[in-house]
Amino acid sequence: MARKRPTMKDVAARAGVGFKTVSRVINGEPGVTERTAERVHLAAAELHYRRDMTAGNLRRATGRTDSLGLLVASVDNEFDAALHRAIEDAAQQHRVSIFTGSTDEDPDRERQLALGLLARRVDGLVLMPSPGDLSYLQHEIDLGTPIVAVDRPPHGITVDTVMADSTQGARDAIAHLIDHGHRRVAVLTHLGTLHTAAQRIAGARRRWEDAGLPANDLQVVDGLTTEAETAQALLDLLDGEDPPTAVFTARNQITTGAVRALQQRGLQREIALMGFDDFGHADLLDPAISVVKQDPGQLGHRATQRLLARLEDHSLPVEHLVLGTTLTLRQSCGCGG
Amino acid sequence: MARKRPTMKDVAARAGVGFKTVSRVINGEPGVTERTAERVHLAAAELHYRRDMTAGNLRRATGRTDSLGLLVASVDNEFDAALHRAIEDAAQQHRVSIFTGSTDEDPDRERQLALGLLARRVDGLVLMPSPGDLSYLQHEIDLGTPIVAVDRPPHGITVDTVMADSTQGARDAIAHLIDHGHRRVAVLTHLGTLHTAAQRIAGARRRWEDAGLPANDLQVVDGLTTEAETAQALLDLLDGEDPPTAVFTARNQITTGAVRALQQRGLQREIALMGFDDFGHADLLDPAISVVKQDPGQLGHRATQRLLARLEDHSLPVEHLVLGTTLTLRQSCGCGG
DNA sequence: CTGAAAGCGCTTACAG
DNA sequence: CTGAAAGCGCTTACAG
Repeated sequence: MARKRPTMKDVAARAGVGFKTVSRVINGEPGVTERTAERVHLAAAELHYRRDMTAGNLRRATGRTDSLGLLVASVDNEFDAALHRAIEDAAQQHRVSIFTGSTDEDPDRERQLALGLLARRVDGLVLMPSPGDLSYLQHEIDLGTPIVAVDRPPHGITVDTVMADSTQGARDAIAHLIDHGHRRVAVLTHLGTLHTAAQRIAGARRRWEDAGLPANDLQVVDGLTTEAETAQALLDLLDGEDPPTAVFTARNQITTGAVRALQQRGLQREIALMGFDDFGHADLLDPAISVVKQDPGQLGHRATQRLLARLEDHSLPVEHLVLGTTLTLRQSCGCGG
Repeated sequence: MARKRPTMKDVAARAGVGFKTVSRVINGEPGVTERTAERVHLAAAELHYRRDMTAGNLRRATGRTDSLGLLVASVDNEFDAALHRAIEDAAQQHRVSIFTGSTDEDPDRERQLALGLLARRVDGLVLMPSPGDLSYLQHEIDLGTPIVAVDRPPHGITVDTVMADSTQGARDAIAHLIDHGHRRVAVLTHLGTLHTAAQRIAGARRRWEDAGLPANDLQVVDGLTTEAETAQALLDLLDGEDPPTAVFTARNQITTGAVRALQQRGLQREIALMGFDDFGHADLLDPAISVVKQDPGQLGHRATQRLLARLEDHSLPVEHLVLGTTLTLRQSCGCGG
């Protein structure tokens, strides 16, 4: 049962040295005899000493805790998890640990999580911002805790952002469908208040108009939050007058919802489908699903690099990085492998 | 550029009170006039004061940091991510933040991550143990940092464990295949050094023997680490003499590897397939894949409960919790919906 | 090369 | 109801 953890003082006593010497040895600082260092290492090992970084940080000049916070929509979302892994890997090389949290796109939950991490003095925050106002975070930034937004821009704060080119990705998807003869296309998206949805709708619309096609023939349904809701929405469209011959889905969950509806009607080979964002077994489905790929690994890597860079130099100019997407043709749009 | 963060002293000065009073107000302790409290709240808001929990913890009697560590094989693995989310939710109700890390089943990386979190004085650790020796963690437990192992038992330490009943799950899978007339079955698993693989192989073998079937007709291939490797292994089996009529795959990635091989040979409707552990779009595949379901949400929830309980009472007896699995029949074993 | 003192931002234990 | 002192486990700045 819980003995007290040994401190540097305990190690010092056992090694017969001053405790500042222990500090030197533990931190690998120069200016200690090999013999002394060995005695200290031995004593530390015998006592199972583990340094307390949280205590060390308190007095430390830089004030760094070597930890950072990551807030995504949900850690068990495939895209978010891929992002998480990339951020972990980028951070680990710098020996910084990472706190994670799921906002569920809820500004209140996001606020509670963010303030909790700030109270634990993370060095910085990688944030997939909810649609809410984040101006309360501006003071934290001014006080020296940098934030970088991923996947979409935040409301109410000016920070570095790293995201995929949703507009261009949607344009590419729609262009492909048009090129393959589709003149009646459904666009299914998540909440229009989310930047990614808005951008993907905008990109689709613009490309449609550029082709001189009648606006009404691009049917946009947004606000879809679940697979079931998506499936139902598509079913309604299919059963309506002038059903679409192709569907563009703006996000994973929506893509699979659409697959469900098409399978249910047995139309998965008749109606073309193109999704935004790749997902685990897209290529195992029959037909395999064509998608606009974004690169969560790159997004996470670049966001972390930016955060770490800003930690070194807080005066860096704010940067907005937009990463390209890749049209990945499989079979669901009637043209791939 | 980074002004210094205000401290309780700064707030006290601005509110014209002693800084202990600020501490009382910030922590919601009783014994402060409403009027005084208001002045303090106002000053804190004006200065954008954020308490420093890491400093507070240093002197605090309990020594708690209200944070815990979670180490899984990889945060972007579907099962691990579901576990992660459940743990986050269970922890959040107690306002504890969570550090995460991916071991990649590598004992060295695991050690580095674990020691890093310990140095940051997490209150406890939820660990999906790598196959390596973890006895170095025994001292941490003795020193008051509880650990609970999930998904599999750890080597070298005695701790609470929470895992799914792999043996019974495998028995159920094999029993089902036998009942449906299969007399030549392949078992495909990951590294045999991993407890889950060993248990699933053992469960399968035992049930096979219980049915009085010749041991040789249950072909076990273990050590499979990637989808590609799995697909190749199954292809070899299919091309060999006496190919199996059914396949039992011990894990997600292996199941999808098997799907790939079957699709490649066009045998997905001829050869029965049963996987251990459900996965995202198992029911969207054609045929939909039958699986033995485990419940990562329950595993995570129970593990966290146990850890938090032990934090309250370090003398709790060590407990090993085994959660049941559910046979979920779809189409891939020729019998489901 | 080594160590004693002061201080980080809080909480604890105590005094008024 | 309020506050001054001591202390948590370290690092910093300084002295020998």
